[in-house]
Amino acid sequence: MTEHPADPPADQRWNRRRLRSNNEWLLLERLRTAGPASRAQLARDTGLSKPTVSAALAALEQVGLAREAGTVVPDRGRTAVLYEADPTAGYVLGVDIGRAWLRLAVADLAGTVVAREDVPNNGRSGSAVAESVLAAAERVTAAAGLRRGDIVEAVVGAPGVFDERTGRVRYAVNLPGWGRSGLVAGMREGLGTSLTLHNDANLAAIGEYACGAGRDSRLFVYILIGTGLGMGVVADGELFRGAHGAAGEIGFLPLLTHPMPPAGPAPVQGAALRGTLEDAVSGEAVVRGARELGMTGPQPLTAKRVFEAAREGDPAAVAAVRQEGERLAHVVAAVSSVLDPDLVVLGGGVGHSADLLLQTVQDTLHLLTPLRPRVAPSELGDDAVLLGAITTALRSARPKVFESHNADHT
Amino acid sequence: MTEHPADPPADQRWNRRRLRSNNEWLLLERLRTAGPASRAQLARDTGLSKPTVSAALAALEQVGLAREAGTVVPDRGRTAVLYEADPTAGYVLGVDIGRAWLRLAVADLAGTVVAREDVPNNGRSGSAVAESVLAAAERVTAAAGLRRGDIVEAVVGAPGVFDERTGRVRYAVNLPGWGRSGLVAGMREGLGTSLTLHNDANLAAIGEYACGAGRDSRLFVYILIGTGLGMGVVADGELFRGAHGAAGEIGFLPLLTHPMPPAGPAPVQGAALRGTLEDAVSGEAVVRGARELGMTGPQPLTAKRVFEAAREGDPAAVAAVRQEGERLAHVVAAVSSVLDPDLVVLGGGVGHSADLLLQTVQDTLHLLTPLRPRVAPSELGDDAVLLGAITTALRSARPKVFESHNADHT
DNA sequence: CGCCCTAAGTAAAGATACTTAACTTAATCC
DNA sequence: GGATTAAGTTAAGTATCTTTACTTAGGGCG
Repeated sequence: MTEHPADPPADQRWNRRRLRSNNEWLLLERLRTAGPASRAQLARDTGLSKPTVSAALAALEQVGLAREAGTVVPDRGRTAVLYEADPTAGYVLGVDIGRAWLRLAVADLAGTVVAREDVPNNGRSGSAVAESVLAAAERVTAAAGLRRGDIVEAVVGAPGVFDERTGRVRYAVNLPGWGRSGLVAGMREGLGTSLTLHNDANLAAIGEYACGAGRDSRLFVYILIGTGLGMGVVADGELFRGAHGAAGEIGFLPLLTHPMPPAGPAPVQGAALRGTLEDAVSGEAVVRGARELGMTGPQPLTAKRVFEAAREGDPAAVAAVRQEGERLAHVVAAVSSVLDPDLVVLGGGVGHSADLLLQTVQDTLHLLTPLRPRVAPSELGDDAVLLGAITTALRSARPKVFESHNADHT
Repeated sequence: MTEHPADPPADQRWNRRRLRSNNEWLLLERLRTAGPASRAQLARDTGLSKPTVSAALAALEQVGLAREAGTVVPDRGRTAVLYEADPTAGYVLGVDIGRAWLRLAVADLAGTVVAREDVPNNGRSGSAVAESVLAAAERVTAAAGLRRGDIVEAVVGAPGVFDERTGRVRYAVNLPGWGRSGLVAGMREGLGTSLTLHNDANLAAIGEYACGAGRDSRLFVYILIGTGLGMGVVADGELFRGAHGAAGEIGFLPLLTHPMPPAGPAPVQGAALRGTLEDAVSGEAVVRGARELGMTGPQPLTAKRVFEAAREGDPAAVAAVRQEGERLAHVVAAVSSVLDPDLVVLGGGVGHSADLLLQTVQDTLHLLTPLRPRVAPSELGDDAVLLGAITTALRSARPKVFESHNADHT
């Protein structure tokens, strides 16, 4: 799980007192992002002197943040002792609350998953789901050989926009009580860790950026097409959230569903506006389109079956898939003209069949706009949200662990 | 011209050697952003000790970066000597290459405009415009009582997307030779300063953020509607550029002009796709709409005249303006669903009449989406690009001036 | 008017964490 | 086994910060 070096923990004043801990952080980040290295190598990399590196590294080792990692014999000269960031200095919990499955994983500070559990999501209400998550969290933590206190940070991904101010979820769907106010606080308490809730598409974008298709991208857009429609934007490694955390809620994009001719009398009337983009491109829309195009076959028709049929040449299914591709191209074109990404990744249930869609999307894009980003399928598939949750949790966990281990030393 | 405190100049290592200059920068930024203060006040604000503040301030004063700014008598105790960042430590040049006017201004480090000149843009080619700019730049610099070397940084705003990699302008319109490769280099040489070229809508957004309607906004979108259509996005005080600097090129937004029904056979064919959003909502579109709606009146019909007629109750003009408002609402809705801004500012020629449009835009927005940002007219009007250019120039000038004055001291 | 109080600002001493330079250690090569 | 090379340490020196104590300058009040 590669990642950019992070900034030093916030609120660090420029006092000389903090200079030491800043340098220690610098070294630790170097070790984490660029792998094991000798003291001499670290000195060259960071510009610090060798004695300083030695002293800082000794301090890091003493509090358990760094550890030896074997030796290496250079072409000439003395054998070098390698150091690495100690991945066992802390652990995080990632949770993906999907429509069908709850996925949980515990990872160490290096991002290595040390325990994982997927359970069917049978919850009929927000609180039922929250309870399942808590129970499963206990199990994975135990399976990792850890206790509650070892989990430094937990991140939960779910549909909807989480409002940090009110502590409630907005635009949540299909789950009564999920928007309730005390829910997040309840999970936080039950878990005994600092916990944050994030939009699933945003986390999937982070995941795909950190360890999937978006690795080399400067500005990267992830479109989650499944039961619903969501989008996550990662700019220079940072999630783009918008003013209220609702950036990427493209379910409300006024595209396709209420056309407006370029001239003529004002056509905007309430009646035409009921549909949303979500209804036009989500998995359900693929099924509806296939049915309207005369597709028959195994019932009930699902998006998966439509794609399978298309792969085998069923004409109606092929047409339905093509239509989906054309609509997605409109979405990509709209998003590209606003954001100018260099990569758009298609994920979620429909994204699984991105190979069938890609050609149509690209061809249509050529007709629509000169701003054409690369379009690619998801690499992480169903794990994108979970890995994004872990990545996000790690980002806040690492400075937190560093600070705590530093505080009790002084 | 208020602004956030900036980060210390880049490439500052964490060595003790740089600690001093980091603290000096910290103090200077505090003085600049929060106004004059005494040494004791600065010590409280920054967390540094009083002797450290005294020493750093003395150094800053010696190299001409800070200066005394009067005294203040507190309720009790000794009179305090106030210090401020010296605005005369450096100057910047801002240039707005508009379709009708070239606007230039020289400002000091505090952002105060000390000389300004507006000249008609008669340039028929890229090189002719560049020459006019160079000549006018000489005049404003002289008018400000300065010589070439006093200008630390120049920023030029123009339509089109400037590609830093190739040094050429893409998507430039209406100006032959403006996309030529050596043009920017030529201006840079002629001016003898470091010079950068930026998209006009982006600069207008920066300007409106720094000293206009966007001051208190976290995520702010500026839509420039005039001869063309452009957009600038400012997130947390930073311009959002996209992967190739083309973010906000909403002229290519596939909206309005090629509608696509929610279901039915694939409708995307080349023929339907010629129009662009620019043709549908720019000033020209207002005129076209008014004409099609049967408006007569003083010829040639211009956007300005349509708005004037609408203000006086001409029914065709009112309908045309309403249509424009509805279309803009679609643009705002599309952009909002992607970016989730808290404020959208309408600027440019059409934006001048935002008061006429605002109600329609807001009403239509209510029909389109639950994501409704505040929509407001531009505060800076025609000066937005120029002030944005100055703001942008100041951002790079300030650390530059700081570094140079620090280097020759050691 | 002078004493007290308060806060600004300075001086001197002490602490910290860095760098430099010289040295030691440990490996390979010949 | 000595030369060579690079890793790592030791010791001295230095820059810059903080602390503490002091001085300076103003206003209030008896």
